[in-house]
Amino acid sequence: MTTLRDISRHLGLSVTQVSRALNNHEDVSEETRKRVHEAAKELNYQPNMIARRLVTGRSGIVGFVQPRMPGPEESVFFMHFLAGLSAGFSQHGRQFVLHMADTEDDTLDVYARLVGTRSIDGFVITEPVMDDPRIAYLRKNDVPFVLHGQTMDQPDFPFFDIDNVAVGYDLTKHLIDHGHRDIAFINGIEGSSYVHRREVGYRRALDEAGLPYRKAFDRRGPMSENTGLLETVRMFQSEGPKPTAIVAVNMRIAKGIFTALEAVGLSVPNDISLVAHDDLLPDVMPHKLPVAVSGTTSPIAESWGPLADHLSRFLDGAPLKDVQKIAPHTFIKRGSVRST
Amino acid sequence: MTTLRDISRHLGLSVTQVSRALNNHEDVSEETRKRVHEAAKELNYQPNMIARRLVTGRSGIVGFVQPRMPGPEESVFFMHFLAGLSAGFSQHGRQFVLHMADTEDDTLDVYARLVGTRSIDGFVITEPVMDDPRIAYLRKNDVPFVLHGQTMDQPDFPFFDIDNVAVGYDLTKHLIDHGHRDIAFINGIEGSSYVHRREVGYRRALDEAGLPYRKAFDRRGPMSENTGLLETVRMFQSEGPKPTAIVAVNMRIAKGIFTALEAVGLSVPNDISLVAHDDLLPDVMPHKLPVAVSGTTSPIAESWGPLADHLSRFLDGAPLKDVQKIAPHTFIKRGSVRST
DNA sequence: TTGTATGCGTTATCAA
DNA sequence: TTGATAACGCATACAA
Repeated sequence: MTTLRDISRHLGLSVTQVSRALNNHEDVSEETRKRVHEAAKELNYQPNMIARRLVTGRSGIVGFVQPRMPGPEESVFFMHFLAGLSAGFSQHGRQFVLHMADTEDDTLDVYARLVGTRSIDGFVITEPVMDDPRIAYLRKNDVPFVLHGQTMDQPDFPFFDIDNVAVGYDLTKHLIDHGHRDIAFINGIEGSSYVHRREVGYRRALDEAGLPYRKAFDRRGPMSENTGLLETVRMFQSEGPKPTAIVAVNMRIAKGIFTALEAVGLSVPNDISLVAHDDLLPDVMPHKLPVAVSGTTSPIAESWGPLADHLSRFLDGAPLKDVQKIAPHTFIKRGSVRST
Repeated sequence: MTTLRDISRHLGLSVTQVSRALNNHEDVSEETRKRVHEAAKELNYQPNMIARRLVTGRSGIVGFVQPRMPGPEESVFFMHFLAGLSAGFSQHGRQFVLHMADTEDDTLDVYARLVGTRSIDGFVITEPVMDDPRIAYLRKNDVPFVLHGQTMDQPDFPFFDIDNVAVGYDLTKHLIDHGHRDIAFINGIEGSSYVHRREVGYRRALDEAGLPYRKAFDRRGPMSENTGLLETVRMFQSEGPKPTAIVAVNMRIAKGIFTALEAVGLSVPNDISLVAHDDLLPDVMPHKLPVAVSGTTSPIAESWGPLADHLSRFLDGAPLKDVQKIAPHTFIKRGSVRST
C-alpha cells in the first residue's frame, strides 16, 4: 500500500508537493510533476479514496434506490439501465451503487440514511411522479441528484429528458395531418410526470385542430402489452363512437393493440391508423410487429450517459445550465398510417 | 451535521467517551451510556462513515463484479440475486455495490482498482470455474471474499454452497434404485465447478452400482431449455443404445427434455423416467411441467442471506469455520420415475 | 470510569 | 515553486 508519504520520502519532496503534482496543480514545476508521476507509477501508487473523501467531504459514490423488485418484464430493461449508468459513472471515476429498498414505504428512509452517513454524494432519480416526495426531500436537504424526466418548469437541479409534450403532440398531429378526427390515446398510468406531459401534448394538438377531447378515447394502463390489448378491445366493444386512429405511448402498448385489432377483425393501416413512441427498448422491437409502426423515436438507452455526465459534472461544480438538457426526438414514417 | 464533538460539548464529556458510549464499550458507566445515547438521538447524530472508515481502514462496502451483461433469460434471476444480497448486507449495516465490467477481459482490473483504492472491503464471487482467476487474485492479495460454490477441498475463505456431488449422486441413485441401468445425464457447460461436481456424483453412483459410464449418455450445454431439447433429440435420433432414464441438472433443462420427448413420441414416466435438480428459480416452476418431476431441491434464493452473512461476519473477524457451510438439500418424490 | 494524545491519508492554508 | 502545519471525524493506546 503506497501512500503519498512513501513517494515523498522516495523523492525527497514534501507530501504536499507530491499531492499537488499528482493532482496536476498549476504551481508545480514541470520537472517535479514528471518525477512525481513516474515515481507514482513505479511504486504503483493508488490514492486512498477514503482519506480523500474525509477531507473533501465527498464519498465518490453515487447511487440509485430501487423501491421495489422490478417485475419480470422490466428486468431486462433494468439491467441495461444499471449497466449504462455504471459504465457512465465509472468514466467519471465514480462508483455507482444500486440500493434495493425492501418495501416501498421506507424508500425515503433509505435516502435519509445514505445522506446522513455521508455515504453517497448524489442520486439518480427516474420515473418521477407529480410532486415527487423523493425530489422534495433531496431538494430540502440540499442533496445533489439528477432527474430522468421533468416535474417543474424551472428546475433548480440537473436533469435529462426528452420533450414528452412534443412527443404527444407530434404523434397526434401526424394523425390529424392525415385527416383523422377520432383519435384515441393509450397512455401510461396517471401520476407519472411523463404520462401527464404526453397527455398535455395530445390535448394541445386536438385543441389546435379544433377537435374535441373525448374521455372515452383517453385510455390508461401500465406500460405493457396487456394495456394495449385491453383498452383497444374495450373501445371497440363498447357503445359510442369508434376511433379511426390510435396513439400508443410506447411499443409494448402498440404490440398489444395489434393483437386486439386482429381479434376484433380490424387491420393496420386499412381500418385503423396507428402511431407510437419508440424508446428502443431491448425487449420489443418495432420490426417484429405485424406492420412497421410510424412514430416518434428516442432511444432511452442514450439517456444513461448524459444522466451520469450531468450528475458528475454538477458534483464537480458545473453550472446548472450545463447539466440540464432536453434531448431531441425524431419522427419516422413507416407504414401504419393511412389518410382518410 | 452532528458530530461526536457536538455531543461531547453538549454533555460536557470527552469525544473519546462519547465514542465509546455509542459503540457500547464495556468501560462506560451505565448512566453515561444512557445520557450519550439520548443526546445522540436528540441531536440526530449519524456517524460519518468516511471518518470511521479512514481510521478502521475499512470502507463498509462490499461488492459484486458482473463481468458481462446478463442475458435476457438470466435477468429476472439476476434481479433476485441483487435484491437478496442487497437486503442481506444492509442487515449487517453494509452497502452492497454492483459493478458492471465492460468486457470480460478486464474483470480482474476492476477488482484491482476497487481493492487498490480501498474502495471495497470484500467481494461476493459466484459461478466459479475450475482454477478461477478471480479467486487466485483475491487470495494472493489477501482480499476477503465469499464464494457461492466450491473449488477446492480445504478452502481458506468463506463460502456457501450445496453439496453438488451429493446432488448428482442422489439423482442418479434414485434412478438406479428403481432398476434403471441406462441413465443419461444432461449437465451444464464444462468448466463450472458445480457442473464438475455434479458429474462426479453421477459417476460415483454409476460406479458403486457397477454400471458402465458411457460418453454418449453424458451430455452438456448451457443451462437452458434448448439444451434439454437438443441433447435429448440427439440421443434418441442417433444410433446406439438409448437411455431409459434421464437426469437433468436443472428445471430449465428438464423442461426442454419434455418438449423433446413429446416430439419423438415418448412420455414420462411410461417410456422414460426423469429426475431433476430444482433451484426453485423464479422463471421455471416444476408444477408447470407436464408431469411433476421428482428430484433434489434446494432453493437458490436461500443462499443470498448466508452469503451476505458469511462475508460480513468474516470481515468482522469471525473464524473460518463459522463462515463456511454446505447446506442440505432434500429429495422430493413426484411422478416422473417408474420402476423397470 | 474518564480524559489526553495520537494517527489514519489526504487536501488546503499560509508562509517562505 | 516549495514546505510546514492544520484539519476532516473517528477510534484507540495509554495515562490518570
